[in-house]
Amino acid sequence: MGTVGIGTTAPSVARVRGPRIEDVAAAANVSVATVSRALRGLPNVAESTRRRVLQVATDLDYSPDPAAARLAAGHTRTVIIVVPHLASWYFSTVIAGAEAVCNESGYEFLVVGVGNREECDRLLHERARLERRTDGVVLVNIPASDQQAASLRSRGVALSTIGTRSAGSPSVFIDDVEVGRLGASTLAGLGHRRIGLISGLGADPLNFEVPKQRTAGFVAGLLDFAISLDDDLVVGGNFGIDGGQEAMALLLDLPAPPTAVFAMSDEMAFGALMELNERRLVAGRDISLLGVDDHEFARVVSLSTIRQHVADQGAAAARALIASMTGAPVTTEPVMSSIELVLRATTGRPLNAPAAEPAG
Amino acid sequence: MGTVGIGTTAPSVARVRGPRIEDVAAAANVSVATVSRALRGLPNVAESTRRRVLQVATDLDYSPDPAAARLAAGHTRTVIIVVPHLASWYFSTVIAGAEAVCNESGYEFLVVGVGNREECDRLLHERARLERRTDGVVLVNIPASDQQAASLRSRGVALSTIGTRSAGSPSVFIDDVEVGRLGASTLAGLGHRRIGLISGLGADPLNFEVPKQRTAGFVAGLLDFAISLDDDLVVGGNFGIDGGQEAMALLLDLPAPPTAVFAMSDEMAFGALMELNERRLVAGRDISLLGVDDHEFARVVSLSTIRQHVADQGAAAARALIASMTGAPVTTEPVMSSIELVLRATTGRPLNAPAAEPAG
DNA sequence: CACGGTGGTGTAAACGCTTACACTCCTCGA
DNA sequence: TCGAGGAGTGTAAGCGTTTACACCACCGTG
Repeated sequence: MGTVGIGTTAPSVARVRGPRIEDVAAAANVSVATVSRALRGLPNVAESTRRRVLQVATDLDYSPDPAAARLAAGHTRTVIIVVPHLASWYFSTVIAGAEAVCNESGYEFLVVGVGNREECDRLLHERARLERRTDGVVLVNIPASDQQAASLRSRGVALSTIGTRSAGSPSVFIDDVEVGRLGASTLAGLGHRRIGLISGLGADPLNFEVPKQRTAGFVAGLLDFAISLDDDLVVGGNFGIDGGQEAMALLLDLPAPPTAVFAMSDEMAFGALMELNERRLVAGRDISLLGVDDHEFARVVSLSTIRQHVADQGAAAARALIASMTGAPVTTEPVMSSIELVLRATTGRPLNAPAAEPAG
Repeated sequence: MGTVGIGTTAPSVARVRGPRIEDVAAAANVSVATVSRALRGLPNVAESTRRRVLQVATDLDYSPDPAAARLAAGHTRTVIIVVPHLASWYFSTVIAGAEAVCNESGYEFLVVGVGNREECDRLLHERARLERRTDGVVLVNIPASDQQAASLRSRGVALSTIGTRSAGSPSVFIDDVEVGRLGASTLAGLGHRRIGLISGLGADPLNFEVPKQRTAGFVAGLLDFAISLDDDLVVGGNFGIDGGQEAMALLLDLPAPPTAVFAMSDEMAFGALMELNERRLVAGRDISLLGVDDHEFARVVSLSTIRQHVADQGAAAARALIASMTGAPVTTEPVMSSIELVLRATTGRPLNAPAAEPAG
């Protein structure tokens, strides 16, 4: 009876083979072509025939072999999402947003994580990695040169990006310079004059654009209040908790520490918060702290932050990708996702100082 | 010339078609069969031939079409991971662990999220969803009946589970009754006698086993200290932050509130912490709080917890799955992943009470 | 010297779809 | 009345691999 020894899991049972399209065709008294057309909702099938075929197909529990369909049709109905880091809140939330729309649209959803720039370039370059495996990829914070993008498209894979743009493909963004500006003006508006910046630049991130633009906006925002940025007050580090903690330590050790700090991600802000706690400083009273993201955990520690809608971004990018793959008209202008200031407990006026109005 | 109007993204550029196996064969002066064998490391290829074929293949930048290979070979070199919830820390960490080993082993890695029991049953039942799409699936906290599992296997898809077991497939676990027991004994060992339990039972989780077993262990652990559980002290709720907060509110509103609380996940513990903060209670002094997971943010709020190694579990399950698919001997005994107590700041002795020894 | 085995290779038949093209009716306008 | 055109359907040629089987040369052995 095909039993196997304990400890081995060979495919002992004879694999039952499901019905094939010709079985459906025979049972419905039509040709395979008609079955194929009927099942995929193509035109030129009489309504009565379509109903009959559908009925027979469900009776037989038929479903087409995706591999055969791909080989014959030349496309995969698969999308691949590429992220630098699978387990972080930001990326897993983007993934969740994209996954929902892909599965709903009948696309298989494949995820690949690329740790560093080298892996990333390999993925984008080697034809074995993407070509013929997917109809489209959404790149999350993965920088792709225009040339790489064009090459990909010419090899038949559509593109859609988040947090990064490449000519000719749809992309979704937040306005990162506005994020920086809002961070600066919020803190300055509370009366702070020495404002630190935890920038997330430096630990070899794949995508430099985000921190650069936020920094630019931050500087501009400060200028609106006639504050010029002290270089000592901007500290790099990785985008995670540790990066934030180290950066905050550096800031607090300054001869003249800031009275407020803007961290470019909530995770960095959490790290900063840890450092504050260790030094018995309380955020919102002794020093103000503002993050970016509205991480699900921000409310737990009452972190003030600039909210972005991460899952929405994933969904939007996926939708744009699918649209472009189906040949629908699609804008390659970046679509902007909104941001909102969320004030909680970690921000407040500086000790012994009134609020101020922007200068000029 | 096939140009299209602005705003549409039809595949305007003539798609360049890569080389096919027969091109390699021609260039290497061998048959396609030999190329196929050489490239896949099969025996019965002269070493000199193999080298030549490999050289030609790389020169031509050839890579086999996965769809064609699947159709011909009958397997997909794809694994699907199924999780109830994509964006939570636990699941995204499991996914990260599994993804790493799958990609490394050359398997494509597909993720699907199933929100509720119905979707879940559909996924496991409809042949269109898994059959012929994957060689194996890892089920994370997805309950599958033995019958469903057997049916899946008979239809050619291998299984591997995390947090759940189904006869005949490899599975990885933590010892959930030990988790409960450790939680109880830790808190009781600190001298607590009224210990609340935030159980995560109730909000229609897919998998009831985990909370049930942890509860059983908890009760047993209490008994070791001659404490019998007051039913008022166990509160259900969903496994997230809100569930924890609501549960903690209920506990604190009790006529005789607990002096310590064991939450079955760190996320619930975070919610509990929020409730404590709102009531100006400090964890570790006014009341003790212990979680489970060692979520990456546990250290941010100094949460004491029972650590489990989530990414390792994902990796182990993926490895077991791949092993079983390649016919390697594989144990279907559950493999236990270790747990460790991590004491931080949220646990301490009850106010005005000494520590105690277990009774009998 | 005949002969079975074995290592290396080639031929061609699947694999299960999609789709170009051909064909048959039917309808409708001239 | 005829022809054009369209709707509905079927035939068969791919799609690019894998692999069963046949084949050949060559070796060592009886």
